Amino acid sequence: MEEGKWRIYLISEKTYKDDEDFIKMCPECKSTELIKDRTRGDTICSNCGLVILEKEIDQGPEWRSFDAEQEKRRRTGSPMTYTVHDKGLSTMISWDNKDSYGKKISPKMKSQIFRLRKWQIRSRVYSSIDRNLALAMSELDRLSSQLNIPRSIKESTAVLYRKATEEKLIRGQSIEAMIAASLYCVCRIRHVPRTLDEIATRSYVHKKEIGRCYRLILKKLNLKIPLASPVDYIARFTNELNLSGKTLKRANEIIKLAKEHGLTIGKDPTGLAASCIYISSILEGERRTQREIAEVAHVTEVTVRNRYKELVKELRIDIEI
DNA sequence: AAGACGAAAGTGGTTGA
DNA sequence: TCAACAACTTTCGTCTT
Repeated sequence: MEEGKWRIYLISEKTYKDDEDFIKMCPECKSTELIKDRTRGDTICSNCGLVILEKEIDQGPEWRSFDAEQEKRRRTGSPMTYTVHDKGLSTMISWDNKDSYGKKISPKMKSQIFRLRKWQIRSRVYSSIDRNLALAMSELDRLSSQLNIPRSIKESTAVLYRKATEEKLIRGQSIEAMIAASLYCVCRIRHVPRTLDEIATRSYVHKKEIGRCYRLILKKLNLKIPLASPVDYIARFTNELNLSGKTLKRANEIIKLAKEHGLTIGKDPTGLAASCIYISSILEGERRTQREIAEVAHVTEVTVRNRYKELVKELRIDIEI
């Protein structure tokens, strides 16, 4: 990202947690026209292009107690997380009779450790469910780091996968496919635009398989998932193309207009987003080539072309090439 | 030379009998 | 289950800047 074009405004974690929606106005130019980039969880001012970061910067355990529930939290140990199969709470007892310094332990300790080991094996950590979860979580880790998935999405995916496990949906399905499908579900629900294609290319399983699992989860868990909207993609693509907030805003206006004219029905949302950005980039004097835009949107130039021709014609946008 | 354009044939997914 | 179908892709020759 270029210096000067994108300025960044950090909001402290505390302020953010007090009221999630407190950012209503740009802290610099006082404009209220803010656009959410849900990919990264940032807010961008469409007037001056200021990026208002809402991300937690420090993810370590540094909490203060505000109520009884939080009082229980201590500043020791790692935070509890759903992305580790045992929520990060378990302790492993190793097989060799050595202490943590590598010294041999006394015979008395030995018998005690022996008993502990027995219980560890009997405990859930070794059950098939947890072996499954452990595998699933490492796959989730791999996928989400490749796709730049925010931590909160990863956590939600882990929760969803657990739910799916409880509902006995996993049996007969591959773990990889189910994890990919859960991830896709959460991305859709949270408006974090990741296409099924993007997930599929980084997964070991075929797109078809993931799609099947996705539908299975939807059906069995009764999830309501909003339709993929081009709006979700526009923020992400303009960002990747280093376009200004003005262009982003213009593109959003175009897509809104297109929706009102019924031009969006049955069309690929990524292609639509791409064409809106193309038009908007020309109008705002930050032209990008069809190829550049097609590339970030994962569609072909032809699709960008067809969509944009259609939009220009139907919406009567004056555009000089 | 790069970008834009459009035609034509091919592909994968949905729909409806 | 199969064919029809719309949207999208691939490919390629031509035009424009």
